[in-house]
Amino acid sequence: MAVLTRKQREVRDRESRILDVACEMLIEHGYHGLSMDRIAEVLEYSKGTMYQHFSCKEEIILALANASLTDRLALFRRAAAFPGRPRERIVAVGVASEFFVRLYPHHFRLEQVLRLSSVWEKTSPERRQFMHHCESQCVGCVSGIVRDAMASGDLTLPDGATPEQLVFGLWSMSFGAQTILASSTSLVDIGIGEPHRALALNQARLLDGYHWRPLSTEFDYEVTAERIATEWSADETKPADSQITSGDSTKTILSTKPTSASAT
Amino acid sequence: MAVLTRKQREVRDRESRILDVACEMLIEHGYHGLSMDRIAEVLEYSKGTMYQHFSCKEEIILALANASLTDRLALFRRAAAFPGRPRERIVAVGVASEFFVRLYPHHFRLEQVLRLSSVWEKTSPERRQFMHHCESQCVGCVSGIVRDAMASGDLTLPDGATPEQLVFGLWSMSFGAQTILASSTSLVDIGIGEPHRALALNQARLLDGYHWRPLSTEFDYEVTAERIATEWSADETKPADSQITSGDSTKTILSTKPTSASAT
DNA sequence: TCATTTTTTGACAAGTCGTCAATTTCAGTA
DNA sequence: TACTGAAATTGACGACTTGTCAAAAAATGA
Repeated sequence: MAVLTRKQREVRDRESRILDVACEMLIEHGYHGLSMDRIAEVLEYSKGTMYQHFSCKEEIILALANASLTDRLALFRRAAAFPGRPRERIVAVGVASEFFVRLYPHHFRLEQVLRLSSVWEKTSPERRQFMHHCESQCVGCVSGIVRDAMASGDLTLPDGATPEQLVFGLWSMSFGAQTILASSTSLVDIGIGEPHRALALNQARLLDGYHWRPLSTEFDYEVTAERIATEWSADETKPADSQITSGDSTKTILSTKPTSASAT
Repeated sequence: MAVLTRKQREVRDRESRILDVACEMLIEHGYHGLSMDRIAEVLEYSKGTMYQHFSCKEEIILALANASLTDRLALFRRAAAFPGRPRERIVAVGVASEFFVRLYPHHFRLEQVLRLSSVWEKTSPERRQFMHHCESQCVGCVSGIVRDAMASGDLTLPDGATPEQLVFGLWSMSFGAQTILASSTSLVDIGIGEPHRALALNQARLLDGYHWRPLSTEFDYEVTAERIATEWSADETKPADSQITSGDSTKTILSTKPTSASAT
């Protein structure tokens, strides 16, 4: 038994196969379409074996979410390390966010399910904590940029305001927009043609409202965003890969700049 | 049979009782705690009778959401009619939003469930359309204020930007904040102490970013907000009523300014 | 009073999730 | 190679869903 016995490797592989199948089911048939029986059937194992990996259905969902969140954190960290003025780094985070959505088109649906208290409560403390960890690390990542901006004099927060408050503004706007986007078919009817652009624009306006220099009226951040996007896209070995996450495409993004995301 | 037979009235009453019980169950035990059998049991009717009112569980949830949304629209309309400069009217909408959250603390949990495609798809087109109606009316209500501001010269949108885009910014930020708030227990850990204030502040900053005059640095909108809040609170006959919606408290808010919300 | 229509009922089918005793497979030893 | 004790796997099972529908009960009208 060098490091892992054959058996252990087998179990490990099975776990990831369970997640793959579960992910596909969730994407294809939504929350109600995810059934332990059906996963077992597809993988040709008995249901009992499934429960040896995950104590309940909800654990699978949280495991899937945690997988995406790990990658998001990596993307955010990479963005935060972007060389440039703080506000450009924030733009990089925005690009990271967009990348994330493209990499995991299903993520927000997962998170939506998870935020239902009756689902959340069934999950294990360990996995819950890991999710919180990712979340607060992401916030910390961005608030770090805010602090840098304050240190360099680009930004002065009003009395009583904290960097985290500003980050909460970006976060809630982004989260809200993505959730609405993922679940609403008829935004166009309402008059919102390009929601993604609208989001980016509104984020910029929010920062302008905080007088974060250089303002979006003084500097063309769309150019920056595009530059970052092309730069990052070039890193991907297979840019035209299937949109639906298949474990591999994840690795391509991640491997470009390994950031130790040790946790839990 | 003057207008409604006794029987018809009886059925009508039962429908609202079903909704009452369902609402309580949802608040108390979450989505999974809502069961048709249990509703029937509580009301001492058979399950079959439940299905004569609502074709499925999801319809009940959507009916509950539509009830809240009707009231929200009324609140928004009232806010939009606030006498003052457009940006003050936007502040009034913000206050309306807060009122709404206080009146229906459970609403965002409902909406979260509804936005799950697998739930949404089971609902009837009629109710779906009604919800869309409320949604677009709310957006229209606010974008109307934006247009007024443009007409009066208080606001000039950048090229290519539409009033709806701005509204989308407010909407997504508010929706995101409320959803995060309703589902996350540990925002304080992350560093966001007063999320409600943070939301209001960020909304103001967003509008500042659009240069919507008077800016929040030139005019104290918090005073305006407080004035509106006290004014509205005074209208309520029973301000210290139970927070949990019980049909009655709704009416008190609504009756202050009847706005015909005909639809479907 | 009785026939017709409407409403109500609850047993039922089909589907969940999670458990656990019994079986099979595996790993180390003689 | 044969055997034995530990570990993994199985699938029938209980308890719970939702939604249906023939039959029973109630309401209506003549």
